[in-house]
Amino acid sequence: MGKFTLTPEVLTLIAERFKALSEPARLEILNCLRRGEMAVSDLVEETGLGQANVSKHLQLLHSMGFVQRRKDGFFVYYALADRGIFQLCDMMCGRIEKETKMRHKLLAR
Amino acid sequence: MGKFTLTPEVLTLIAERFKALSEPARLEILNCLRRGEMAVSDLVEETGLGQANVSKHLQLLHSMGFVQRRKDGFFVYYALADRGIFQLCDMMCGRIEKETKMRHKLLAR
DNA sequence: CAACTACATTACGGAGTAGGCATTCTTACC
DNA sequence: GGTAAGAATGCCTACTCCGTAATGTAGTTG
Repeated sequence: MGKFTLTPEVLTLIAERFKALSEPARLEILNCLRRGEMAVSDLVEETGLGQANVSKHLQLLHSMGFVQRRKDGFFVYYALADRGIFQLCDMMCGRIEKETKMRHKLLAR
Repeated sequence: MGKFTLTPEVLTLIAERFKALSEPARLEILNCLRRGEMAVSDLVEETGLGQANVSKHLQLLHSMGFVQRRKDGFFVYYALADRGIFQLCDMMCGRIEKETKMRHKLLAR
């Protein structure tokens, strides 16, 4: 498992990061950011969430290293820190796809 | 992003699975299962968690397709459904490693 | 069948958190 | 300085979930 031994502390670090991705609202925000960096107000409009809510989600995502901040005048622009998040999501999608296929097979009998 | 469009429903499915991995106790259980299939009582002993607790965690992991069940007499044996989970954890570890390195760089100045 | 074992399920108290609202802070422009 | 806009913070309510204890359920043994 890579260069880390899985001490309780490391498990907690990993769990924290998975938890950050365990909220549809945050995944939606990340998905919006695929198109490029966006200001908080833009994300509020896109997602339909409240401003305070979006801001708080962004703080969390930032603290976990998933997004970057850039201030410019009135606005604060957020952007994806890297594309690794979507590799994670893609793997999850692959798992879901497998599951649904298995289910169809079972139902098709 | 693969063959899925990220509808709210799909985002929820993904979030559910990340949430299943967002608990140190469950990650510890999965880590134990790397050595091979184990009975519930073995996992209780290994992890130090309560029996009911372990059982519930296993139900959740099973419903998300992360572990398999096999009954044999007294015992119920659980095993990893596949190794994909650890690819996910490895990616998270990679991210953590990057973060800590960045932090060291900043502190080293 | 009765007692026992391993596991599952339920109910419940406590901790954590999402979401909404109000407020405060920061920055830009007059 | 005063004002306005964007973003962050604090407070509150409702909800979710972890862990534990009690209870239920297959399957086994005597």
